Amino acid sequence: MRPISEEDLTARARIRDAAMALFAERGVKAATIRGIAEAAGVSPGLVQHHFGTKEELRQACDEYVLSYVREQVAVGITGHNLGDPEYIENVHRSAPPLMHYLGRALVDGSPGAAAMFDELVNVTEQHLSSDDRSEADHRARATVLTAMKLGITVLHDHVSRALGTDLYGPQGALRVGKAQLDLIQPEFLGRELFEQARTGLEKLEGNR
Amino acid sequence: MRPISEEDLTARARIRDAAMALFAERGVKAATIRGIAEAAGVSPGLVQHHFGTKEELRQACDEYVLSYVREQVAVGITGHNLGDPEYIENVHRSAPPLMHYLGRALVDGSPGAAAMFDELVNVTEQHLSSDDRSEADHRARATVLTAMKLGITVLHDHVSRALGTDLYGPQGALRVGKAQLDLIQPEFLGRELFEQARTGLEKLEGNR
DNA sequence: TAGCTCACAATACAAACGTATAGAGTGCTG
DNA sequence: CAGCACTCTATACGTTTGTATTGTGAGCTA
Repeated sequence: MRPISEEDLTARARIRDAAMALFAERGVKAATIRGIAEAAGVSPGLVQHHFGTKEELRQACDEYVLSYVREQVAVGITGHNLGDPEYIENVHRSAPPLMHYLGRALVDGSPGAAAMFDELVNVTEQHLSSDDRSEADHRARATVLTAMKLGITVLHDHVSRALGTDLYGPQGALRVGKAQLDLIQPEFLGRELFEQARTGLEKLEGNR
Repeated sequence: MRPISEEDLTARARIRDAAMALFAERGVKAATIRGIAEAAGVSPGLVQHHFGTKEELRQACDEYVLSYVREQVAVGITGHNLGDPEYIENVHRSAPPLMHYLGRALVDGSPGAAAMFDELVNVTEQHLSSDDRSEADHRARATVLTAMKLGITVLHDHVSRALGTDLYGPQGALRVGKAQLDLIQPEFLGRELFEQARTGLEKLEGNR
């Protein structure tokens, strides 16, 4: 399946994609309707025709990203496809711009991104609690684990620069993924996820 | 030593503090000169009298934070004072607004914050390399470690909300600090730092 | 005391921005 | 073919923003 080229999309989709890219790059306040319109190849008026106000455009971006992430989590984790090369390939092609936006939304006060953060903390906490029934502070551990994981996304520009490779490129994702597995105590990642992630990374490595 | 109250500071210092708070809260672009002036209790004209342009004001904030962090790192880590209660108390009183600004600067494209990120990655990498002379990817590990650590600062609003406690309050800092020590493989923190951090946290816990 | 410097305020202005409004072009439907 | 609905552009308007300019008063100095 070929990647969908930007020109083949409807104007509405191009505007949404351009908005996500510019919101992510400069922040919601610094990105302008005129800039988004130009990037999408349309007039500023069309942006408001399709999305109303800037705030509504931002909400549309939020919903698009959140539904994407929830879908990929469902397919990948719940559906046990983390090791599937097609799944990995698909995610690596479509995810970067969405992750870029998500990282910005988290620091830009997006209610949707905050809800997703809380959601991730909750599932992680349940996960930790079911594995370890001691009276440890699972809430704090889940929170820190979530923040550390998303922190890499939020700081992806700095990570890419320090690595000398794009975090979302094949080599960057591999190195960062392996480093995460090395650094974090395996018991907190969950046996199953740990194994799937490791074999997935190894397959990815074998293909290069 | 009493905390210095905001009213006793010079107008220039009040402007800088207000700018750091508003830049941190809303981002550089969304924070306005007029808003900063009002928060500092001065006229907008005085802001430009002391700092010139908005960009120069931002640079002044950058330099202030970076020199503070470098100083505290020198006193705390290089000077082996991480376990000193007075040091801890002092940091916990003065650091929060500065950390808040640093977190924002990292995602707002501040050159100074980027330089500090690289600096931290470099010292961490040297640290890892001297402890473990294998051919492991120390650069990636150092980068990820740095990003995860700073990620908690960048996402501190979400962390505080998920925890139900302010990250920079006594309980929040304690819980997050302990969770970090639990989650990360001790060998990557360095024996010495690990011990100092643990005893420091225990002392802090004893005082509550 | 005349004059200079500096901290500070008030006003003015041009640019950029979000958005409201009006209209052009196209395709579908009765 | 008349008319409606929809996509898209162009223009205009009011607000906000950064910053330039000007003015004012206090303190220091010769």
